Amino acid sequence: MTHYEDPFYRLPSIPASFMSTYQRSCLVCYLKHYIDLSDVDQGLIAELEQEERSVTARERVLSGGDAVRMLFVIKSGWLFQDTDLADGRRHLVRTLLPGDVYGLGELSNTHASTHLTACTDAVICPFPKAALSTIILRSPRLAALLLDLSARDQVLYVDRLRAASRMSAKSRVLSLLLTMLDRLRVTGEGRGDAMDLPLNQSEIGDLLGLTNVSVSKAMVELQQSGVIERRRSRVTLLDRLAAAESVDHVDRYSSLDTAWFPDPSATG
Amino acid sequence: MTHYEDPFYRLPSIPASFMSTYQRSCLVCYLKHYIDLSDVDQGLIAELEQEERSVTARERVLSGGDAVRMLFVIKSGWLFQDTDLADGRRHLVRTLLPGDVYGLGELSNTHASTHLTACTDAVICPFPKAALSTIILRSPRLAALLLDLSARDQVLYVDRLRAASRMSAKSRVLSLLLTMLDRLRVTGEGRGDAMDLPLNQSEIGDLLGLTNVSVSKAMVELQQSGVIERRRSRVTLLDRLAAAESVDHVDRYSSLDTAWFPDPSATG
DNA sequence: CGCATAATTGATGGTTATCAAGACCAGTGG
DNA sequence: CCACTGGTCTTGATAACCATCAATTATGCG
Repeated sequence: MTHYEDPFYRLPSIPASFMSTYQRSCLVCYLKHYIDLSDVDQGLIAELEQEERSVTARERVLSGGDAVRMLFVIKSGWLFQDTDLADGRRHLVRTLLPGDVYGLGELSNTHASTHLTACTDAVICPFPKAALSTIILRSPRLAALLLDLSARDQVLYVDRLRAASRMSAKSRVLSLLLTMLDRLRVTGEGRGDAMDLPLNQSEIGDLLGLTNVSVSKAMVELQQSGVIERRRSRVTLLDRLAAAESVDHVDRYSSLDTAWFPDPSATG
Repeated sequence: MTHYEDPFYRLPSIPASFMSTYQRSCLVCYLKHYIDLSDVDQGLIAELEQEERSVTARERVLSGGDAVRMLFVIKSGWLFQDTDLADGRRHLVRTLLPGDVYGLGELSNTHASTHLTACTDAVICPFPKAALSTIILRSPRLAALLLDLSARDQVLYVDRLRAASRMSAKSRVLSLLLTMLDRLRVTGEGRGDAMDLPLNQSEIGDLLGLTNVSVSKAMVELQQSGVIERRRSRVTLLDRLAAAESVDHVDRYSSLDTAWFPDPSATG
């Protein structure tokens, strides 16, 4: 059994090196969970966050069809990628939390396939697509890490695809909550098994392929059956491991396979 | 309007350079559609296909949970990645056609998250995960291309996620057919708008989140409304562009954004 | 307090799942 | 040639689940 399959696996606590020279770089903090970063690496990443842009809740940062010139490191706040469907409905493609990078999934597109919308007030750091070339040239290990992150995003989509295809409304909502807790734990924001969910039920529905009504009913049921507690936008999972078991949930954020990476001594 | 949005966009015909030194490398043929490959690049890729392994239809090549030591270039035949659900049903994660690479989406996993099953007789070329490190070190442009391919796989999952979340059974089946035709056109196997589909309706159902019964009904309807023709396993789209329009289908295979790639002169 | 947004609740209908039976087809062997 | 076989596909009946619609209640903010 690998730790991927181990319901009792727990993420190691945040190392002391967390507070480094580049502590202000969200992405450095995030990536340090997965590999040791050389000074060169940290410098390369920190450069991506040279510029900052503040956006306000509900602001549309990018529209589908726009040329994708810049990618964004999310420094604070939540955003999501969404598209409009022909019949007027909306599909929420993914959410973006601090430490996430918008655009790794749009690399192959010259034009954005989705909108990018701020969910809460947020700070994002734009950097040009071509900055990834610099990273590839200068740091093979970071290049490998980028591939790994892209692969993980694929796995996450696969998980959601299975959920949307084959799971009940209640299970889908529960899966979402579990995944969100996993994500928050990476950056240390997740304290215990509770979280603030800045998405309303219509947005959750658009994320899961449900209506706001079904989301409401699913959450009421989850609450009444003692799986979750709610107060305002705060949701608490009362028994996270049991919940994870019940929907075959796997934590995709606890670690990445980095064994295949180039040797740290190798330079690009 | 970009060509992504242009329903009349057609893939440029296969360039003469198709017949190169490495013509026996499936992947070289495939990738040449997207960027010019230097001799070094072609050598690196061809090395991935040094070894060959033949598998027979229905053979399970890899089981979920197995350590992922090797990735595979698909040289001929069809395969798919599938998982078993808790209730005994099956989910088909993706299909793999010649030129595809199994494992780019499993890079971040030490152990396979899905089974790998041969759909028809097939020839696959195993290569170690670490070979990607070599590519990253030696060819920045290929590294960028790998990132691009991974990004495109993400986009494809997003398309399917939207379909599974919000589209009718009939539209989902039609979307699948359109995507398959797009894929076959890259390697030149797709002649016109007809194809042989080596998947039975249960497999199509597991791919789309439907039952075999719903797939059957959807296909009968598509046939009766004059959208498709069927004979045995052969399916023909009678008006591909109109069909694509009707389900908001976008060809993700016609091109990739490679403008952000490192300069060809740059060496890793 | 009053307004706007969000969440809940109940009634109804549509789409697909489920179940079951039969048709079709290719291959096999008597 | 024909019966038999196993797989696949089709068809119809029923049921489950979620969407949709509409009305009400709750929440948050000025």
